Amino acid sequence: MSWTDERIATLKKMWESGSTASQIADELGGVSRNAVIGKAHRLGLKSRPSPVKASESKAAKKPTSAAPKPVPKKAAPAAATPAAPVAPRQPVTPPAPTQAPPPAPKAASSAPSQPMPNPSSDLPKIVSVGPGGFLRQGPGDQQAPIPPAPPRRLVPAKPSPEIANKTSLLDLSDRVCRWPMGHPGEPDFHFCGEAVNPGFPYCVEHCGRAYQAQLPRGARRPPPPLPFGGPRVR
DNA sequence: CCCTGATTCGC
DNA sequence: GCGAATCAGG
Repeated sequence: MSWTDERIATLKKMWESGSTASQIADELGGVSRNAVIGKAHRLGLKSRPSPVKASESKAAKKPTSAAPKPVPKKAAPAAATPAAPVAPRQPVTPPAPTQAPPPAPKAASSAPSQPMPNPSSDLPKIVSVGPGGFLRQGPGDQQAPIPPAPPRRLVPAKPSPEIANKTSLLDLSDRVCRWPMGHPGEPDFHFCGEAVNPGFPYCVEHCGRAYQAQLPRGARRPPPPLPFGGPRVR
């Protein structure tokens, strides 16, 4: 397999969306996890939370009867780049997913920032995150286990006033829709915040998305295009 | 053991 | 440029 533009695009997309190299490799097919990682690095994609990165802050070696183990293999041309103030890696405070304005946390709703009009109007491209933490695509994505009993009655949840602002993680409660809007990590990531459909974690509208009727085997709509609808949901 | 990503290095 | 082999942490 070769790295076509499309495959690279998918790689980038998935990599940036947090998919693991294995998932990406699986999605692309014909390539190994290593290939994906290798390619990702060659593409200059920044490294993501790796389990192998905790080695820091400890100058403690293994003196005990063990050689300092200078260089395992290739010797790096140290003198090559003299002035390279490589930052020793700061403790970097990760940017909060939800923008938290230090002053005046939740007030001044006078900000004319669009208070999310109709959630369903911007579905075409949006990729939301389901409860499991996996990404899901708006239209026509698979839904494995058919969950709970259908709602007895759909109550017309009316726009609650408490969502004049964006509903952040901290704003979640038993009464507001927990449906994620956007991607975690993105500056505008937030939750629906609509009044929930009683008995469900989501509003009526998102209940419709979360709990979809299981279509007959034959009548299932396969997602052929799939430029990458999200990580496998197997 | 499984998983993860990082790195190396022969091709 | 590619990716298997290897490394190393969780």
